[in-house]
Amino acid sequence: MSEDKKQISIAESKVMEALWRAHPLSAEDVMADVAADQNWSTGTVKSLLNRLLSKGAVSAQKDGRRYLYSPILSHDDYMTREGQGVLDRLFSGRVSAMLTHFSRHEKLSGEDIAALKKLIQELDDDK
Amino acid sequence: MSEDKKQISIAESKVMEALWRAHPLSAEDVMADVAADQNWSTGTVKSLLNRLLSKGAVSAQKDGRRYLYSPILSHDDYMTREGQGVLDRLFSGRVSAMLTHFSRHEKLSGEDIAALKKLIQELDDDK
DNA sequence: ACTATTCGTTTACAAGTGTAATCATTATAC
DNA sequence: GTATAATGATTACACTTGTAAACGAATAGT
Repeated sequence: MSEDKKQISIAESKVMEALWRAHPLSAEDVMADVAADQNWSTGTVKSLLNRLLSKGAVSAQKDGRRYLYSPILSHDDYMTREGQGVLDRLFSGRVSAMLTHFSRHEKLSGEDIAALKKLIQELDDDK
Repeated sequence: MSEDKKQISIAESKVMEALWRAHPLSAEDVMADVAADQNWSTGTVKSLLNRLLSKGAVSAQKDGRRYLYSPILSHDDYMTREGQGVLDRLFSGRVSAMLTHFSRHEKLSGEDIAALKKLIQELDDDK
């Protein structure tokens, strides 16, 4: 697999989100999906799609007059890349530091805590 | 306190790191601190410090011929701002999703797991 | 006092980003 | 078949970022 290390910008990531939710999508589909959050014109979405194409993050297949786009970069890979960077930059790469931070700022929901417990359970079981 | 929402870039954050570790620091001190990771010229550090000044993230006090810089934006505030953004962008704001991700990718160290357990302990006690 | 050194300030410049407007092409509706 | 609508491609443009060089003022050594 080709290691495209090209950076995905924030605006671009919004488009990726749409494509991760469902694909393939036409530019118009992406517009529709994204419209709730971003007040973009169609031109903007097209530009972003083209930049993502050059970056090798999405593929396009012709469908008559238009194109249908699909993600090449997976959501998981994206999370790994970005997440690692942020973790390193903000918390010296330590998940515990990050977690402590969020906990201290009351950003942990009931769901989070439940997930936490389940996770520990699994880790203990695995061992 | 004035809510400066100005974005801190990655390069700028390296300078902030130095100032969080110790302050006040002269530009040269920052250079020294940062030299291990970044191969920057003095001009670069000066530029970054000035941008941070305009963004209101650091303060400068005159010390004879030169300036000594101190952080205004706290490390904790920075982590909160950036961390929240990333959390939202990458994991729909859900700490559990982030945690699951890192766990699945074996990014959890022994230290992380210990911290996790301790955290749950505390949360249970608090309730 | 004159000069070399040390800082800070100003200016630079290419690449990347956010956000489109405009142009070109093609299909569609009379 | 010609005007119109839909779609993609090209171009634009200001702002940010990374990375400095150049310029200028102050200071310190001689």
